[in-house]
Amino acid sequence: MSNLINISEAASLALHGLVLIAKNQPLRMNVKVLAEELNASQTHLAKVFQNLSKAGLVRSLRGPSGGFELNKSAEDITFLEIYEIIDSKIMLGECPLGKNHCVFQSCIFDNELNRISTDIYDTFKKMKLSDF
Amino acid sequence: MSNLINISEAASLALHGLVLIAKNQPLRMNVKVLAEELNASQTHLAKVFQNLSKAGLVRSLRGPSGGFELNKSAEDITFLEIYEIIDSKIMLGECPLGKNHCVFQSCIFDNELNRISTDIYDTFKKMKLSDF
DNA sequence: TCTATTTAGGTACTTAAATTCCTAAATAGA
DNA sequence: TCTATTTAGGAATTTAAGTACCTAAATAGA
Ligand code: FES
Ligand code: FES
Repeated sequence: MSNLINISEAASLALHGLVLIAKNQPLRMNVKVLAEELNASQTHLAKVFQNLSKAGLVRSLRGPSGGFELNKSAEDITFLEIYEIIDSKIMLGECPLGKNHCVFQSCIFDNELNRISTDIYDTFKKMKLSDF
Repeated sequence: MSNLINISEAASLALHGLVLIAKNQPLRMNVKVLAEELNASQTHLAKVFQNLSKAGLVRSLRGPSGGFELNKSAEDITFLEIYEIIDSKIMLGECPLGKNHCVFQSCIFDNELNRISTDIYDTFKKMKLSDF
């Protein structure tokens, strides 16, 4: 059972966690609660949110009653942005595998997978935290 | 730089190698030549072809002048079949991440990524070795 | 001011997948 | 029959992701 679309556990945690936070606004949520709700590893989630915080997507507050909250409007946070912070920057190019050198003149995927990669990219770009 | 579509190096080797073999018919090709042409790891390619052979896609012959050749018509070998042998069976379902339990009632990807997964699936199914 | 809570960040551990290494078995050709 | 070539298959290694652990820093509230 394999996934055709590449989304790491970490990116999934970021996406799910941020949706929860967006829905829960204006209240903050802390890692413990988030992990419980998502039924996920607390430490992993903490690491992921540490990165989201460093990237400026969320604001963090330490201490009792601390936690995470959005650092900009839910309308302005796309799935694409989240994905690229946690996994990595998406490169759309000639070959969906990112191969520069291939025995074949033109990519054996004949642009079909490029079309689809672009589709995913655009879809991620359209999806916002405010959709929930 | 991350790939949106999940295709392992092994699956890529299988795809590229089989296309070469298909184009080279009716001559056999051995691992050494294939690896050189593809500029790829010889041992990895050998493993991949061992699996393709076990799965019945190719026929192997040992010894001098041995190598691999297709075990059925190039028209009857789809990219999907190759992909599923090397990576694994594709499951199209509710959630593109294959999550059974999610905090949210409906998958946060709202069927968009399912549409795309199905698109990839159908595209892989359409692409055949005889296209080259 | 002190204490409990909570994030930050570094290091270490675990696990699964990808890749390599090594030896055995098959076979064509001398 | 012998040798060189080539695939088969298992074991070992490497790599990357995920996960845990520990200490420090911040801060709210008693
Ligand atoms: S160039 Fe895209 S697969 Fe070879
Ligand atoms: S159910 Fe698909 S992502 Fe949560």
